Amino acid sequence: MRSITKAASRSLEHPVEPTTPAVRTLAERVFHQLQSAIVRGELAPGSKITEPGLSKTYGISRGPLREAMRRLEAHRLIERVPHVGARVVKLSMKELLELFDVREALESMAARLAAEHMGPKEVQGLRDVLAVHEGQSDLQRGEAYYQREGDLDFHYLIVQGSHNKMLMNLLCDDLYYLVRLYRTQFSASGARPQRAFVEHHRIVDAIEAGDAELAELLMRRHVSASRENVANRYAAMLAHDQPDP
Amino acid sequence: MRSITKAASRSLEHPVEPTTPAVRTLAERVFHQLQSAIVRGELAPGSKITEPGLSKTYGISRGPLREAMRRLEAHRLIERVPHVGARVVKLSMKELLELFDVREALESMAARLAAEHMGPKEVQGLRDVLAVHEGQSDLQRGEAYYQREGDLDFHYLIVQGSHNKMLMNLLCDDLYYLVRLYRTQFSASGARPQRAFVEHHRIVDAIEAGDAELAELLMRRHVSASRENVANRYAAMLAHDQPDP
DNA sequence: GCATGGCTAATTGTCGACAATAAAAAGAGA
DNA sequence: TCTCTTTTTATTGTCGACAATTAGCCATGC
Repeated sequence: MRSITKAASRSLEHPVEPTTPAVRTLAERVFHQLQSAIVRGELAPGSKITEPGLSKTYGISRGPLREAMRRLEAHRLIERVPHVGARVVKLSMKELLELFDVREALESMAARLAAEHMGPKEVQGLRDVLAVHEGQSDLQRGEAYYQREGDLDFHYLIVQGSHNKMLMNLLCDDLYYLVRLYRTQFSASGARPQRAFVEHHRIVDAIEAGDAELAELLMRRHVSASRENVANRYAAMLAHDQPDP
Repeated sequence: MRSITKAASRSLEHPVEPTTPAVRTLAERVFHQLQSAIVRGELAPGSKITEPGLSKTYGISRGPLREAMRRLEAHRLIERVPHVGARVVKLSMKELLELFDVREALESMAARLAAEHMGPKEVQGLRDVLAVHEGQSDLQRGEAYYQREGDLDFHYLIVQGSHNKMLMNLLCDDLYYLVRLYRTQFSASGARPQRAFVEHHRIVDAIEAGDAELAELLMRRHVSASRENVANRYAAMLAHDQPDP
């Protein structure tokens, strides 16, 4: 998709809701709007969305709206059942952990390919992202939100660096927004960002050195650690709220 | 095409054009029909498909048809550009090899999870598939077509055995039909089926023994070998047809 | 009081027609 | 004859209305 190009200047443009990403049709526009609304949590997870309702909200006919909803369904952001309706997806912890497993398999492979295929300019782009968020985390250490955003950017860039179109489609189009959605549903943070940050640096080092095997291993560990962090926090939350529901 | 069934009484549901897979709507029906037509090669790869044309062919309105086409697009079986039209996807060798890379990452993970989670009944199902196709390959050794179908069934079952819903969606819904499509576009066969067959047995052995690590390794090698086989055949074909195009 | 039946209302599925866009064809000028 | 412009035509995008199906509700019977 729209890649780096301008290396340092400012934080690279976010892939989410680009101002003009070739919105040539109504269906595309409302698709992006709905996608953003879901990821941001404006449409509550599990809430039912009705076609006449959205049609009136966005001021468009049901035709393009249905098309947008189909795309949302393909991206697993909503779930539809025929003749009944659609609801915003609500991730269970089990599904979230499954998602982490898939990411571990795919992103570790992406890191390996990135180490083999990334050019110097692309590596510099990675360094820039790390630098930008290093400054931020220096200022606001507890505020992990932007850090996590940077985390997404980081992973996003590495997938792009794999130069594997199939992989890019899967991770950046299909799963990317699910990952983002989880960030809103289970607001994850804690002390992990700092640790994740050094892991990011190690991964970039491996990629820059062209050490594919090491990059793969480090990325696998990185995603796995993130998964364990989430699982532990969830277990702790469960133990605190209700001993056994 | 629909194999097994007799071997295992309960029989696993087949993903390919099931007779009545809850076809509750016109759009779903025509979606399955189109999907089958594309995978079978009845709609030539790269050929343009037009809405009025298909609408008349299948005797439905453009509304449900567009919905079916959206789903086909999500499964990467057709490619659409706004205001221009849609064409049946045409896999390049580069993309095909990328697909193999993704499969290697995902299916090796599936094998690992399958070794950890599969029950005895499921393992027996795997054995049944192998037994059925062993008898077939005994009769018609060169005829690799059904063998390859069995190969798909085999991989399908292992993914199901992972008990990871996310993975099942990705491999069995999104990528499965692409793999099938490749079978028609590059009619692959050769001496590999026999070798693949013993590899399948080894993988089942590892799964049955609960040796997750070994199962993962063997599956990774298996997919990788398949990939190399395809790449070599393609290189040979290129060298034979045109020295340097 | 509770279950079962039919009825009503709302939502989804489907259709045909109109408008907007892009490719193809025809025509004018050099 | 070639090229650029203009027109034409076919295809896609969008809309509103109608049909089909489902869920909820109320009445009826036990």
